[in-house]
Amino acid sequence: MTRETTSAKPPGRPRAGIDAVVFAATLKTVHKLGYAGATMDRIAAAAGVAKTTIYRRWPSKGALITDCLVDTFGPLPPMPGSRAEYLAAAIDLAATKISEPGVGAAFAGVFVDAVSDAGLREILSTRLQAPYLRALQDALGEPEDRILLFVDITVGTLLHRMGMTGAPMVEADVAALTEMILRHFAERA
Amino acid sequence: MTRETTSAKPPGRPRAGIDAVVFAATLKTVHKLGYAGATMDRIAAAAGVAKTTIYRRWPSKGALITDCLVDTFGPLPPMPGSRAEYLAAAIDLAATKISEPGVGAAFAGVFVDAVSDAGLREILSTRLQAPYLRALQDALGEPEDRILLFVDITVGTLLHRMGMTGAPMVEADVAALTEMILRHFAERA
DNA sequence: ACAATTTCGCTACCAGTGGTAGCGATACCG
DNA sequence: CGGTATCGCTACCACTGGTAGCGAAATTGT
Repeated sequence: MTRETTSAKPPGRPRAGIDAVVFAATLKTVHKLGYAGATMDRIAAAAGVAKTTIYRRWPSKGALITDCLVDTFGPLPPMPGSRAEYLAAAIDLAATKISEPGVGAAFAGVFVDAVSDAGLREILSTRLQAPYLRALQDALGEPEDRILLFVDITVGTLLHRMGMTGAPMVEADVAALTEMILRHFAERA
Repeated sequence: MTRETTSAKPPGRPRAGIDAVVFAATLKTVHKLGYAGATMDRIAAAAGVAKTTIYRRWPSKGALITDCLVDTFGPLPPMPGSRAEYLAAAIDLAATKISEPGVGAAFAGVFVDAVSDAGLREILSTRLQAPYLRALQDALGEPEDRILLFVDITVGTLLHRMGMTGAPMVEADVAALTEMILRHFAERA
């Protein structure tokens, strides 16, 4: 009954469960000091963990931030209802999460690091974007390019506001954005 | 006839006109190596100019990139015509310029540096965003928050696509984006 | 022609930053 | 208790943005 492929417990000291602590420390540090100010040393110190320990789990700062975002956003919850309700809920989810302390700055930071780093872009695309893309495609039954445009508009707008003003978008503007997007994506392509 | 305030020529070696060369070198380097890879040393080398000379004119890398973008975008040309035509032309201008080699990556890079740097955010906001904001406000007669939302949607979407894929948005998607924005901003608030 | 002044290019340098190597200590399994 | 893998720690490396100080060049006024 020893299932080696998945649950064979290897010998040696087991890894401590530090993911949650590190993720929380990451967001807190980014929130306080900004993306550039959130040094790996500082994140490690805030988590009460050695920097080398962090590098044993995540190969780079970008990978850590990406995993932190994946953990924060979580899976797209099942949202029954009309197409419009589904889209509105997705936009609202994005806006809410990006508004949480540190999330917007972390997202924007890793996003732009990715512009210059193909490896990181791969990580970001695979781990963070792809799951949502598939979920949206399954739920809406639209061609991929339309889903991509929807994501670009939603996330891009929210991040741009965050970057320019340093503060998340106010509710009224999110409502206006939602209305505009709904009018365009209400019916299928 | 000596107008001291503006044109009194000071003694000493005059400054060489290197702005154009440096701007071109900046965009070329960013295009080839990405924002993070575009070192000040490399930009200086590409321009055939000493790094210290660059730092005598621009106080920081962010300021250089910002001025480079200001130079690239230039003033918003007068665009007579209907409201819709004006908006469409503005979107098209943004999409065209951001598609130019290096411009999108430079924009995204300085944009995210600004998230963590209040001083740079001030420079970016004052030198790059404010002029366009005023021009759009004058031309459209809309309240500021609606103009800001328009800019967030337009620039944010284009930059997000650039960041995620590494390539500028294709024409068909720009057209879809334009149509969606026009439907929302066609009539005054 | 000559001093004054300012900029130029250059080398050297500094404080951080992401990331790595190697150490003894520690926690777990058999 | 022996084997193994992880932990925290210190030290270290390559590189980056940015600065200081130097002699050389270019311009002005006398």
